[in-house]
Amino acid sequence: MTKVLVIDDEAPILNALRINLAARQYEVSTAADGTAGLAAMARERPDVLILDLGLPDMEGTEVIKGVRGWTSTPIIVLSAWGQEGQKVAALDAGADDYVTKPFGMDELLARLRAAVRRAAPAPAEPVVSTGHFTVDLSAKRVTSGGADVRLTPTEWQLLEVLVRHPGRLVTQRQLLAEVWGPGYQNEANYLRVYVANLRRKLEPDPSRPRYLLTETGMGYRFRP
Amino acid sequence: MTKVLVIDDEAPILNALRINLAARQYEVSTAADGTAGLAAMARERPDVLILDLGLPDMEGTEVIKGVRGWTSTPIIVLSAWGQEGQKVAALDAGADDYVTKPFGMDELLARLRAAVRRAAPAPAEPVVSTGHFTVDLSAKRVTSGGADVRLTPTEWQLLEVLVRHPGRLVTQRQLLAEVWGPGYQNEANYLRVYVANLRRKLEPDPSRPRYLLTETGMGYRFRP
DNA sequence: GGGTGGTGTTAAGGAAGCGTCAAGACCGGC
DNA sequence: GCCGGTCTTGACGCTTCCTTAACACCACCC
Repeated sequence: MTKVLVIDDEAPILNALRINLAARQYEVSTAADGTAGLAAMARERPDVLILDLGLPDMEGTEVIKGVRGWTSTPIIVLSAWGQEGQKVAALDAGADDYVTKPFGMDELLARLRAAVRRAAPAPAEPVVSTGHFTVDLSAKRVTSGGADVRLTPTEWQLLEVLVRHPGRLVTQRQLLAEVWGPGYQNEANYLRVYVANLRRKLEPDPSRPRYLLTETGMGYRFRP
Repeated sequence: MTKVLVIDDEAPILNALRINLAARQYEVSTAADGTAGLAAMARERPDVLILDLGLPDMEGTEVIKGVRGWTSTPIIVLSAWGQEGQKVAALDAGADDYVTKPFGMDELLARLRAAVRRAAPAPAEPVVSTGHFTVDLSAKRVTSGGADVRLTPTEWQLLEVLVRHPGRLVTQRQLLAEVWGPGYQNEANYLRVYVANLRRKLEPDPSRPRYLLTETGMGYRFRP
């Protein structure tokens, strides 16, 4: 039975979620603010967390960081419309998906199922290949044309983050946070330097990237 | 059987709707003012709400906000001719569509069917497809005819807002607030430029949009 | 038929973001 | 203490994107 924790301070939403989730055979627990939510998170060990961003006692991103400090349980964020900044910050902080209020129960349930499904086994192929190079995530090795490619630790971490999300756009903030740490989310310089390094070592034509693509203003994308 | 709640204070309209809807096998309940309407909404749990804006006891937007506090049941608004401001305000408050009085019963029935159809099958995966292009919301990726389509950050945000409300009329104010921020709600110029950009990149015939539709004076609508 | 409001289209200037290079700081091993 | 590799930092030119304005177009109404 899938366990869901809902953190929300609005009673009507809390009730609607409790009723609808229980009717679908989810095991539901609730909390009305961030402090109680973090405590419930540690106590209940739910399979997925539904988190409202508009909590009375702390920022939504603080709750997310508190959760992400020790578990990768999927987090679905509820946000009021127009809170573009909050939404982006929440996703950067580690949320998995978001739903804008007011939301349809069907939509939320669908995203819930998707989040649980994604979190389940994660078969994670340890070796990813392109036409020009191969990345072995478990052995931490990269080969190109049969020969090993030497990467520095930072280069490897950056490549690993990109390769673990094939085809997906990874934001600059996310890359910086994962490779350099949460305090470096504005040092876009680093990304430019190290993406250039990776391209020089991996791309057949570094000035015309085929695999490590730039999405101007947003981030980078690894195309297998 | 689809349940419809009609909130209207004019007896002739109420009767006409009751007769026509019942004849099409809808289950109809009615209320004559906002207070009774909100109570009926909670009691009956209809699949769709038809709401007249000219109620005696409260503003139409108040009713909409009351409903939107806990459910996203589709709302179709009836407004008298010339009440442009009320219509926009209603859509901003969360209504899904509107019909101007005097209206043809066929038109209302068509919009009713469309609203019910959209609400039923939830957007299961964060991937939305049309006949000509596919939008992957989680990977931030758009493909058309097998090839990737490159979007700028602003183009992407605008498309995302529209695609996340498929079939629904999204007002200019809401689009501007979500993409550019709350301070830009009068810069309708931006919308014209960027909607044109999206159409040029996504529509098979940009001068005759099939998916990104203009609702003159109101806003835009994404038709899947 | 001419005015009016809303929309579509286009282009140009300036702002912001990106790729590149190189010099200096830092840190390990020897 | 020296040395090689690695990371940080800054500067420059180039590309992309955003903003803004001007104009054409269309539907509608007087």
